[in-house]
Amino acid sequence: MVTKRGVCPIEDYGYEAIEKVIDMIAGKWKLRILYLLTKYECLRYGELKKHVPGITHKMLSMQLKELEKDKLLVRKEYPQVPPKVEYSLTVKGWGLVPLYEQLGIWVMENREEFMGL
Amino acid sequence: MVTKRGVCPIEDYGYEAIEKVIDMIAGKWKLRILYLLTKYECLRYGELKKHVPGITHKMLSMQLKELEKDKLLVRKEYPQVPPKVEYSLTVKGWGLVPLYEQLGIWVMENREEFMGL
DNA sequence: CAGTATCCCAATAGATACTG
DNA sequence: CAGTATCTATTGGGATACTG
Repeated sequence: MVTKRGVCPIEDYGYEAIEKVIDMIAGKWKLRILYLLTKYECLRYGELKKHVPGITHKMLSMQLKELEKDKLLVRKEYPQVPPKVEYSLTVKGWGLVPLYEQLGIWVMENREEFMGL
Repeated sequence: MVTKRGVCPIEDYGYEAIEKVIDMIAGKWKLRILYLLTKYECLRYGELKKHVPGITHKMLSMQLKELEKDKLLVRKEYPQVPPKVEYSLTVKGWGLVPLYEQLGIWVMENREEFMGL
């Protein structure tokens, strides 16, 4: 039953663009990584691993590489031994915050669905 | 380089809730299906299949079942031969429109990234 | 410390055939 | 028309070992 109308802008940008955005932010790990970086602003590889319980070495490595490729975060390597690498968000990455906020709003609107988790 | 601050609400709802939302809307097909229903409001199974080029019978069937289970759309079956089934969005499904709008805004903010598609 | 490489198993999705 | 069942090819992700 349709009870509410709305304007959906997907067509203006094409499916491919939207799907690419979904790919960038979807997934169990990317969301967590991006969120941690909005919170702590700058984290080392090992710190990220500690803060994302359950993620494997391989997955963290792959996800970070993808996020870097998508220009959502930057990787800063310090040329020293032992190596030190820091990750932080780009402006583009920070731009996702309103999207996450909207996500939160929708969760609140349907909170009874999510209480049982 | 961090140049912009923002407040990220993920922690207020817990990762699980947000991940469940992502699961609900992510994926190559769900977004298309939901979008078509915001546009046409009510579509039969075969009409959906026509409007989502490339989707297989099996996938459309599975995705619709999941979307129905997540209460994003409703399935209305007419008891006749040959069978007729119509799909339309629920209020909860329509509630996703602002989320898609925010997605579109972010695409526009980074449009140079998405032009080459 | 911060990765990469390899192997292997489980889950996913496509094609096809069948049904009320 | 609108599905379900089955079989199979491909992929994704975990565990482990190795490297600068």
